[in-house]
Amino acid sequence: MGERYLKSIRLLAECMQGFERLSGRHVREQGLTHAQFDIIATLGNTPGMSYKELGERTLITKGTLTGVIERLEQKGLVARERSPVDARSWFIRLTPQGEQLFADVFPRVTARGGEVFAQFTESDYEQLEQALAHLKSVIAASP
Amino acid sequence: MGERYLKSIRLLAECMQGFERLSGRHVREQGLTHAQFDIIATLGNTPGMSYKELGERTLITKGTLTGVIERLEQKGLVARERSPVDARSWFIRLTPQGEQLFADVFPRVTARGGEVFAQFTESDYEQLEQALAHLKSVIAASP
DNA sequence: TATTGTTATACTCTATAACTATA
DNA sequence: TATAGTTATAGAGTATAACAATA
Repeated sequence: MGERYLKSIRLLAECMQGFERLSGRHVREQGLTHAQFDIIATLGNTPGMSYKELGERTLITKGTLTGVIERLEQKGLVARERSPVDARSWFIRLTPQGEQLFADVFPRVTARGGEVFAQFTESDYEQLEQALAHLKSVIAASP
Repeated sequence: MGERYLKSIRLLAECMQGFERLSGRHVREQGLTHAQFDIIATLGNTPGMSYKELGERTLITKGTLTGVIERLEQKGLVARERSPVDARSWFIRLTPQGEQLFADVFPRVTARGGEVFAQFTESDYEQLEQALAHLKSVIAASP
């Protein structure tokens, strides 16, 4: 009876899965894993951030994050600098190659997305965005 | 410029991530991995299905699926029978313990969900469902 | 004392490709 | 010839807990 919302969650999961199905191939073609692309996409269009913030945004735990960042660093896609204000902390950002990859892969994934959304009208967007923003706000408000 | 839809995708991803953050703990408390819970949830409330169908629904590739199902079988949560119509194929279904776990974990996750959605009105649901169903349909229609 | 990130452990997932058995 | 699932391989992600350095 208290499961009115299950239909929404199921739809949400199916949409995400559908989108991942479409984008996954391009990600793998660039030699990136899902976790690695998650980091690249999270760092893209930002000045960079700490492990802590990256972990919170991607849901990758700190122990795992060390390894993922290490592999991205070896590939020359991210760089680390010590935080100027907290000597325990690092600041991770995309390198120029990382930016380039982001600028290359993301549009490829999203060009695909563009096709998918070709028939979306402005009104469709507004309805979807409003509904999702509302959902996000109640989820975020949950402890 | 052709990136009007990026906001929707970002919202979609943030909603999924928020929900996973809320449900993840309960899943792990039951000793299940993400992939394993994915299978249990996919088999729940169905008569069962083949590896092929499970793989299509969960995006887990066939080689991986063999191992995931094997571990669930060892835990006594799923059972396999040969398909009566195709001797190459299996029919995987939840065992009574699997059903029990599904009936136990899912509400625990979703009770959490219930709290989150407590303030959702019927109209909120309808708008979200309609928007997501539309999105799903255009994604599914994409090759 | 609490927090940021590292290391160690043990296991699971992952993609990929070659393979077996059946269709 | 094509398809359902298995096996083999090599690597990556995962949670967890104990640890270091710094706050």
